[in-house]
Amino acid sequence: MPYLLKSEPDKYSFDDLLRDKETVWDGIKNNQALITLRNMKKGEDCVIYHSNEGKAAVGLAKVVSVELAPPVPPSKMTTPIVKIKAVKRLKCEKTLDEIRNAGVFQGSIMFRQFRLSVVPLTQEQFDWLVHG
DNA sequence: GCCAACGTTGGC
DNA sequence: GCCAACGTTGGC
Repeated sequence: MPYLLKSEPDKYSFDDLLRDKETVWDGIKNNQALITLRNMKKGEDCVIYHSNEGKAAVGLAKVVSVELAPPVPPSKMTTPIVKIKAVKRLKCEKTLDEIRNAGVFQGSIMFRQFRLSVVPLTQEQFDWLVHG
């Protein structure tokens, strides 16, 4: 399953990821987002979205590895350590407005709970972001 | 277990 | 920088 990962570009942008080649996607606190991270599998596709500044889907990445570290108390759930690598910049960036107006995103979890920083995408949504 | 207060996220 | 929408926390 593909995913959309949100990032504030002034903290960590897709350019930073291109420079680093790969990175550990940490700093996620929201429980729903953590559940999604735990379910990620090596080789799955991710779209990087820039929130705040930019507000557009800008790049492609791939899951390199998912490690489930022991829980950090008081949490009883394992701590997902997801490593991703940069693939390429999107040929055609998709702005928030374009995403919101796209048919494939109607009723999507992304806009029902827009604060979620890690969102599963349908294959159709992923294809639209990359090729649409 | 309820609910008010507080924190976080992200659009504007 | 402000605020709306939620999620989380803590007192009761």
